[in-house]
Amino acid sequence: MDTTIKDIAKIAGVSYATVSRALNDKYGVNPATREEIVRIAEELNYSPNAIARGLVKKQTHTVGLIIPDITNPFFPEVARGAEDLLEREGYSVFLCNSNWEKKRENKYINLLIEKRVDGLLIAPSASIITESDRKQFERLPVVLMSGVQSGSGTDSIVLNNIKGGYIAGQYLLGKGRRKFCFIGGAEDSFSVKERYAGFLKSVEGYTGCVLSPDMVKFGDYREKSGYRIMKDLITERKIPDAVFASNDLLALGAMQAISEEGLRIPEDISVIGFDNIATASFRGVELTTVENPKYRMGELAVKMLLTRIDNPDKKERNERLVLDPELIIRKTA
Amino acid sequence: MDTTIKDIAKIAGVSYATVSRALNDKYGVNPATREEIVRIAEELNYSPNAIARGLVKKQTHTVGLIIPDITNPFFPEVARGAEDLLEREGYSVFLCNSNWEKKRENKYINLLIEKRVDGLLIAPSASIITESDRKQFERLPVVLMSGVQSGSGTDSIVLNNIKGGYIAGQYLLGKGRRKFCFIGGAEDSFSVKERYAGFLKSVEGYTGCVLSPDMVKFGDYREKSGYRIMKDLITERKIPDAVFASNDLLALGAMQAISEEGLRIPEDISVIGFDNIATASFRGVELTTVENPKYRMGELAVKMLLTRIDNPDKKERNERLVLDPELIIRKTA
DNA sequence: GTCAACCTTGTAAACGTTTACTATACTGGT
DNA sequence: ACCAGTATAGTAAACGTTTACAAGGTTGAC
Repeated sequence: MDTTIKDIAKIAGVSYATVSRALNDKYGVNPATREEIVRIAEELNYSPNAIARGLVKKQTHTVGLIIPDITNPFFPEVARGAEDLLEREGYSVFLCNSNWEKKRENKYINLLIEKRVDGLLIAPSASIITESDRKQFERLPVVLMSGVQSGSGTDSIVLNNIKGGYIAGQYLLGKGRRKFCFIGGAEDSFSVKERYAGFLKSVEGYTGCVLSPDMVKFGDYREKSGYRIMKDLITERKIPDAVFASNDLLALGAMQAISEEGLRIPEDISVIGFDNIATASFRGVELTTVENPKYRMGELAVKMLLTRIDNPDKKERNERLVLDPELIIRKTA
Repeated sequence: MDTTIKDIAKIAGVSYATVSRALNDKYGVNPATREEIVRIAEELNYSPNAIARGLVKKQTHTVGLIIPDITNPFFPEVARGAEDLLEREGYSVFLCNSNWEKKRENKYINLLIEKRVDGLLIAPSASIITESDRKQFERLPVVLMSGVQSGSGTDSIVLNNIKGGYIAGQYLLGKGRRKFCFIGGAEDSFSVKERYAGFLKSVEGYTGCVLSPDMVKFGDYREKSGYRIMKDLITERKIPDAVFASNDLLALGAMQAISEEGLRIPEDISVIGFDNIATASFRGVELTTVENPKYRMGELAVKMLLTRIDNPDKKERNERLVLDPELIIRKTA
């Protein structure tokens, strides 16, 4: 039993069109009338119904934001960058966790479209953008963040992962490391592949350098996975002198395993992570890692999305923004 | 130019009421007609307009979730617990960061009400629930999480912070510590106060035990704050043999300062945190802390909210659920 | 053959706004 | 005194659904 514009109209003795005009600061309303209407609205504790407004205006001032896992500190940082800007621009956001599941991601995409969000920001759970994805993406402005294959046919903003992998490799090489191990997230992830490719490029051809196939492991993106992989490696006596993990959580897990097995970091094994999440900088962990401008990425994605929302006509949606990584040297390598 | 129910009706040669019935699995539609309608809907890539539906049904199957800072790992965990259950129940969530600002929190509350969410989940940025807050809360089901004063007149779910502080104090005492320091978040925060009170209760009256007023410091909830406070304390040569921080981030910051100053943890100074965020368990940090059942809290809050949503009649909204903390012993104390 | 009951469908109102168009009343210039 | 122009207000349609009610057709029991 919310109070509506009509209730106000009745009390003020005007038509509800006038109330609408008054409350929306449209010109063409007598100042005295407007004042009175505003007074009544306040008195009745009136709250405009955004649903009804959305229906006629055909825009909701809302965007959807789908990320794989809010629990991985990388994504909250991205989300923060997105939300801060969105808020300033008068948008609100539906935040959804796909939990790295393509199915759940799709479900959310459909849901958000039903809710008629003005645009979609997605950090995809899988790199491969299917034909049916693309079909959905034609319905509204979409920008993809992180882990997207080029030529995806959708606006996107990504990190230069190749370079990230490359500088990590170079640094390790410079430290005299030769026997490498790579720990990836999902094997089919494009960003993992790129980080690996960059790393490989750096390392291969360097004489005396080894990155044998059984030292290249994949799992998921969680700490546990890094732990498991490293633990197994060590128990099999396959001991590298440097490991490069495709994200910090994985690196953290690997470090756990290394320590448990009585090996020292970085003396016995160097570790480099990726993303530079807050945890990486804390006392005791001080993880050397590759900075990924998370907050900035969220912000830029929003900027990109907003220009699409404001110019819905432009057809070619294949802009691709590439951000630069940077090595953060701490104590694990 | 989305396809609507009317487009489908026209093609199928039926009225749009029939289409609505068919698409919503209402009985009373000829199976053949229904099948045909579903076919056409799919062909046209029809997506029901949740806005329009929300308008007539007067419910959006959406809830708002306001937290102070998505970047503090405590809250994503809560959010996850909430979202997972919400998703299973067919709800989506608006996630908003108040950034610990009452003003921004209020803005979001109003916004979410305008969007006609079915309910509100709030981890308040300040403990004091004002009269005007309460007035807003009367408009829809609300449950408050964490850091809420009892007698707030609103359903809430909190941790037994007193007990949390108490067990931390007991443990420190048992380890022979006597010269304490307490690092809080915001001074006016109720949960901080409670954690302090519990700690004090544990520690005071114990002979030889000191918790002097200049060893009780407040700031905000971020790591930096803990770092700053500890740094200042040490440079002033006020050196405790144990510090209890009201959250893990603060503890982490303090640890950073302690290490930088060349003091050892726990030999020189023990540290206990609060919340048990993921970082606390990592190699190298291994922070002793008080477990706060975050995920569970989110889940329970949703459960509470959902029963309110389903029984909107019940007037007395002052249920209060108290969760139990638990000491997690690691290596910093 | 009649009538009740049911199955299927259509009609129209409602949800709470915005807005194009129209109507009215005033203002001031001539 | 007339008229154009302007300021203010009202009317009604539209947004895309759901749903109460009514209407028509078919079935089968008597």
